[in-house]
Amino acid sequence: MSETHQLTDLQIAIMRVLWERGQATVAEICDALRPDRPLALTTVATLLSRLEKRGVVSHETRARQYVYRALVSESDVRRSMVSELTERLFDGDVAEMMSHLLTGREISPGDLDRIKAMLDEHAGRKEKKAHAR
Amino acid sequence: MSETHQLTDLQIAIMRVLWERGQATVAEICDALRPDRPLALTTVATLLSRLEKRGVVSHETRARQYVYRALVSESDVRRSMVSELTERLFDGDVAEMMSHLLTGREISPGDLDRIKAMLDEHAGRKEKKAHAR
DNA sequence: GACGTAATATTACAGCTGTAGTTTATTGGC
DNA sequence: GCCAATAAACTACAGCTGTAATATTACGTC
Repeated sequence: MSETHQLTDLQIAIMRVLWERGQATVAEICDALRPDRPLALTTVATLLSRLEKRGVVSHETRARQYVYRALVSESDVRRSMVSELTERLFDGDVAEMMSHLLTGREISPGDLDRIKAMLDEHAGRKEKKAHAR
Repeated sequence: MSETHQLTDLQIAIMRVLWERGQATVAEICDALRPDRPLALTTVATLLSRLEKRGVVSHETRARQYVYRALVSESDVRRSMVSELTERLFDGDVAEMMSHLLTGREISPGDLDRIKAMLDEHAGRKEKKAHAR
């Protein structure tokens, strides 16, 4: 697995619908997108064909309508895209990226706690693995 | 301040030269890039003009050569791009982004410590600020 | 002052994305 | 079996990026 999946904003918006619903027709996706971005049905259809050509989604025909579903998970995409950006901006240094996230922005104390908890959990997993060996 | 600066891989590579050196001629940039990406002088020149049109770099003429320098800092670009990606992928939830960074990947114990230290420092700053009020 | 040289400016083009109109095919109803 | 409706396929186009060839300009030298 798996060539890196770099998706644009609009592509992600479409994928998000598929991720949420599991599957959807062109019309359904179009409707789901409408509040934010009113697009013509054909526009959405074009986008989906292109995504299909890239192996990101697939469709099956049901009641003479295409029903699309995602072939890559949200995690996959997150992983590829974050990874790619970390590479580009921080030479792949994850800690550097995290530092940036911490310093550049106001993070609420609640978030800080959440992060700390995750960190501890992560450290815990690491240790357990080491002991198991 | 400042429209978000989304730069591509190559554009960042060029900017990196400018960030490192402060300023550089087309030829210098071309040379700096060559090991990784051998590009024609005109290619680099084209890229630079386009970046200039976007307000990302500027030039002055010196000894009838253009000397370019960056108009946006590496921090600016990092901030815009990370911010944009966090928005796209995690609905702007920074903690979620950090969680992803922690869980998805093997982080060395050293990095883990570095991150923890940063976190503490961050918390410390927050607290001090709160007390100062 | 003509010429070669070196630098920039102009032009070109293909591939991707967002956007959608137009054409074609399928099918359910009468 | 024909027709209207609907869905998908095809075509189109502009803007951005990577890539570079060609054209123009300006300068220093003889």
